[in-house]
Amino acid sequence: MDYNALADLLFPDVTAKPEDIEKRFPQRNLPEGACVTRIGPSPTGFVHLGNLYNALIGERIAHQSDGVFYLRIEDTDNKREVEGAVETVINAMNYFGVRFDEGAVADGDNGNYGPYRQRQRREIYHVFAKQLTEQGLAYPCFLTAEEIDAIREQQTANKENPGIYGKYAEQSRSLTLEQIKENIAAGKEWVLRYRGVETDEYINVEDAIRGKLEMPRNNMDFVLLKSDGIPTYHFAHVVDDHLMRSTHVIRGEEWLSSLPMHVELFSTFDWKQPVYCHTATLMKLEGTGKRKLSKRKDPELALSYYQQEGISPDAIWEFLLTVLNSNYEEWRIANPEADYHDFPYSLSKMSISGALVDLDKLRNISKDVIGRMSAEKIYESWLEWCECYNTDYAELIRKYPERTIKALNVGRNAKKPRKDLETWKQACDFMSFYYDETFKISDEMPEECDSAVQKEFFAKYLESYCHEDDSAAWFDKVKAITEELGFAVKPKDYKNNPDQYKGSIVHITNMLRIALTGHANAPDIWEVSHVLGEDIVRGRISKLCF
RNA sequence: GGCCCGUUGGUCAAGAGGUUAAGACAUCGCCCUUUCACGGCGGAAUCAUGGGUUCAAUUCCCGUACGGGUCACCA
Repeated sequence: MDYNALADLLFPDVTAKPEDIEKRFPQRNLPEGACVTRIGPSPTGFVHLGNLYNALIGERIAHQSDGVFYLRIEDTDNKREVEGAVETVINAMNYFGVRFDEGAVADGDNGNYGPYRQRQRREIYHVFAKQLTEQGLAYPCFLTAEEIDAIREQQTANKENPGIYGKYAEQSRSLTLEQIKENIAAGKEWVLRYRGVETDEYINVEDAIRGKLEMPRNNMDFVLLKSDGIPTYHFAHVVDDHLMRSTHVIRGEEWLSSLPMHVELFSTFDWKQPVYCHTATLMKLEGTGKRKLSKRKDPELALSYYQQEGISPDAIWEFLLTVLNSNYEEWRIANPEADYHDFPYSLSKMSISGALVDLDKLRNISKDVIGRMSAEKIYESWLEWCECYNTDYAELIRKYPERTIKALNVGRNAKKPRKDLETWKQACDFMSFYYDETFKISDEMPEECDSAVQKEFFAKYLESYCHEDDSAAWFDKVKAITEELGFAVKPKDYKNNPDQYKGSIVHITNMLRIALTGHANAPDIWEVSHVLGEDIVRGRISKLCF
């Protein structure tokens, strides 16, 4: 077989040589040890937590080492492509604070190693496909889907491994140049297959996360180019990550089993293999077991879920960081004020087994993250969220910016600051009593305080109320009324002699708290009163006086 | 089914051939306290399993079970 003639037949338009392409994508000029990483999402329109998880690892190791982090759109399957999906990916990553140094942008490319959309790199792949053909390492295969099915059935019946390899590839491999010409002339579709070797060798790969991996060497005649001339993932991955000079390939463990094909290609091209980092699958608890997060069943897999819930991107980062590097939490405790970007992320500290997405923990982290923000920053982020997901509320807090910021500061300046806010959605709920527009009494008054007590207390409270009182003076007055009404000022007195009192100051303050906030559980009454202002305080109390 | 990966409390996990097997979330109890939250203290709770190797194994090796992944012209 004249392989050069075959190559010319298959790739008549390809004139460039591999060396030309190499020149177009020179070695990057980066400091020693700099990592070049990427994410390669498919534009399916669905961005999930796993995408972000892998993006975060790539972003960290690239930027920690003064390297490059880029976005490559892996759109080799046009059947799955969804309109506008590239924008969806870019927006989602942007929302969660993942910054790319180069790669695909909404209306084109940014960087010197593009195009960054695989379908636009067709000519590049063809140069290398032609090279393999010339070397006799790739050949056209005219097998139809039906024929391949038949082969697989036979293999299954014989308990052999399915696929095109060895003797099952013989029919296609042994086609003569003439036959190939005839087939093409007859308009038969073909794919380009890699000529695998029959072998029982093993390969060893050092995975940065999982350590030493031992796998059988590839023996399959896997597809390099599909019948539309677009490469498969395997071929595109190898060519792109070589030319774009990726140093680390971070991807989910579902790629582990195709690793031998990739290793095979890197070695036949004699290209330097990147460091592989295969991450664990994100899991979910169900019943008594764990299972993979599923797109259909689990809303928390979609990144949009976190946006809708109003969980801040920072909280997601910190949560993912705790899942990714187990020493993150200790670092955070030791450095409570530090920016999480300062955490020294390490691949070798990554967990190998599937991590469960624990929403409780996420909320807890979110609470701390919001706790660390300034009131102004909270206001800004919360408002931004409301503009998208709760426009009524957005209007409300835009109407009362000063009161809202004061309210956000309630109890936060003490040594042990309150952490009331978990998510922006929950914030709308929690903060609602600060506005007459959303205020409502939702808890029952304590049963120790019947309506006569209520009337009397509120009347006396109003009468003695002086908005300028400091916290201590204010509480003295409350105590005085408590005593007048026959309630114990010290809760312990009531506890010890329940017959001598109608109740204790606990019941009185709860009643007051409910009157002002609608809830038995709320922040400090005096502080809240001073956020609301005298008019609102008097207004809410006087409604309960008759 | 073949191949591959994994298995430490409810969850995330640290860990080393000899440890009282860290820590965090959740949970329970107590303290603080005008409620709640915050905070503090404490409790309960873990090395899948069977064989080896070894003076000693949860840690190393082999098998089993269980979970996961993958076996496409999908990524």
